[in-house]
Amino acid sequence: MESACSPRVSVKREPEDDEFAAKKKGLKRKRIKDEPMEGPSHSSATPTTKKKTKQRGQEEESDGEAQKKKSKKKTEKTVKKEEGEHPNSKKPKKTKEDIAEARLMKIKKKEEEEQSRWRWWEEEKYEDGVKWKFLEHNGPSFPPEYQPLPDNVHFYYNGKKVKLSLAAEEVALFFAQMLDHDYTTKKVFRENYFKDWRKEMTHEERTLIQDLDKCGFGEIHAMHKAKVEARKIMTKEEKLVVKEANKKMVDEYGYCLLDHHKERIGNFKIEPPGLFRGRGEHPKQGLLKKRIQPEDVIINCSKEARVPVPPAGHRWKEVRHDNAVTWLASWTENIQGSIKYIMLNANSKLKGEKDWEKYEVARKLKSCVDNIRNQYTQDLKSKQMGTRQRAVALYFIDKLALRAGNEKEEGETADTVGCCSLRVEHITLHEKLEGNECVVEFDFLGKDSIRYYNKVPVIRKVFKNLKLFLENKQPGDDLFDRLNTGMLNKHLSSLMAGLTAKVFRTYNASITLQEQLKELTNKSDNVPEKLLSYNRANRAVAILCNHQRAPPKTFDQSMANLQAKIDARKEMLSLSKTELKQAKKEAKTKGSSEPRLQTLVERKKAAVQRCEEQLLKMEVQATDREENKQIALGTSKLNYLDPRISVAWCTNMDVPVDKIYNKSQRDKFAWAIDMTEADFEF
DNA sequence: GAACACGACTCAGAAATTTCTCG
DNA sequence: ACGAGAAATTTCTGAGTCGTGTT
Repeated sequence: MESACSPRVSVKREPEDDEFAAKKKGLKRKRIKDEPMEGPSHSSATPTTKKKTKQRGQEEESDGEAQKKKSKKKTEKTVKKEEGEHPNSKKPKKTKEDIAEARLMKIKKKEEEEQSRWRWWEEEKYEDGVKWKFLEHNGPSFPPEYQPLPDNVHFYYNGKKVKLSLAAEEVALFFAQMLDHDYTTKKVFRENYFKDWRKEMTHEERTLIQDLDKCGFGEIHAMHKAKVEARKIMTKEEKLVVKEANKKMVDEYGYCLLDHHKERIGNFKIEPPGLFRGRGEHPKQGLLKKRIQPEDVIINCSKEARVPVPPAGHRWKEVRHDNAVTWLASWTENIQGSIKYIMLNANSKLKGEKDWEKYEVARKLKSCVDNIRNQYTQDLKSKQMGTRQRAVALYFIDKLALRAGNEKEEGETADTVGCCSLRVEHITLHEKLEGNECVVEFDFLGKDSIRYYNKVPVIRKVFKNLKLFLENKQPGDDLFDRLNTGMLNKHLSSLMAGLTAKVFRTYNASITLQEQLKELTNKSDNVPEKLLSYNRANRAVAILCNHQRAPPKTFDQSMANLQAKIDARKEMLSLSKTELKQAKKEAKTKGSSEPRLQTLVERKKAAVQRCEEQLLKMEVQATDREENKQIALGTSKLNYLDPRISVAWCTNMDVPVDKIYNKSQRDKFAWAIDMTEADFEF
């Protein structure tokens, strides 16, 4: 199994990392320079040739990509490219050649990437529970140490300058930085903050500073704003320097070696200290999130791997070798006491395989969902109260795609609920409402304190049961007092292996997309129209899953801008139309003998057509945007919709995949893009 | 044997950053 | 060509789900 690939090989070679580390204030760990000898690394195990299966004439995968490549290449040719690199023209100005060259490089890079991609989906899966056989990485990167305030920036208490100790000053800065944020006006936030801040103060400071309202953060706040401003107006060169530094960081810490393959790490940075920003009315908002030290961090890697070197003068809390888990490092966070992990990027094998599996389970549900529905409909009449509650809960989960709703410790988190944790106060029953019978009105805060508000007509049996459940209860009582997620999931797993409450969300989301796409798209539509249909199908899912967003601050403005553009384009269209008429007339009167006039007519015709296309595109865009005002499509696209549905749709509709998936989405769904046949059905 | 704590993982929207577009 | 503003993308880290082990 093991190949020649040496386990001692560093994940990434970086010839100058020491220099960089030194520059970064000696905070970054000193890395033992290991001699990297890997060449194109890992690709050994991957077939370099493209595809095996794929006899479809239509290349679904990089349909778009290939197309783009082609067209780009064409333009290069017309621009007349030159291959030879002129070492460097001193001119900052970009010549056409430079641009062409840059494009060429981009294409080359893309191809290389494609070549080196690990096609894990073509490999055999490991035995149960084994996540990897070899894992090596450089550990997490730590945030820079606190930089004391410059001498000309002061903190004031009661109008008087006070020089704070380093620890207290750092925490003061956390607050000052957030002064423009709504958080700092909230009572809970301020109280929590002040309590935790005082813990960081010296005895003297604590004696003096008794009231947050008397604290003067003005100068610190101003300094912070100035810093942000300064970053914005950096010159190109300065920005480049920063970019380079970031790249080095990613090169060193951003990758790991997992079973001979270099994989991108999702979050390789330890979370910096700061003030806890809970969502909604979180009782712990404003508490101090402490700085994490290497001594807090557990490293996970394989026994044979080179253990990451902790920052100078430090050691790890523990180094373990557990290949039953996917994380590379972990620490316990001080606000909730929960564990945080360093894990791989979404485009990694470990994440991708799991994702694929998730959709396979959901597809399995498709084949037995009818039975399950019959079952819970029967259960609505059960003599057992618990069974009835379970049936009603399942009805909601299935019909409304509600989350399971685990119980939460009171006072530890914001008060939010899911299906099983719904309380009496969250629903209102209406015998009749707006022309419907048996309507349940839901109003509660769900995950992330996003409001769920919906008026839903339900079947009579459900309605009657709900009335029963509500009897003799207070608003704060549980609606399903005989049910919790554990019981629900236990029941579900007895109906189908791998079935839990969340599978319904995945299933209903994906099946909805598939149905909507079928319903909304016409083969004869043009691409912008097809994309509008796709977005609408996507939107139907987002609405089902209640994926909301705050309307963008600039929404009205940008809508107005777009409308203005549309109007302008309309005018232009009518203008070019008259020009076309004019030209036609001229051509006619002067006779077709004049070839110049003929071409003019052709040109005008083309202009009109182009104009019309652009106008349509904009109008479609306007519709799309308006409909999308408060809907977030991203979450469902990324987490609920089987990508194979979308890929197959693209193939069948002749829409390039990159019209619906951007680069990182294509990476994440590479498995689906590669394997999906046009006739795929969810 | 159920209640509970905990661990590991997915999913979530906001905020930050980068890229694109248009005057 | 250039820069501002908008749009798209990426990053960040909090908030869920769900299985397992412990009491």
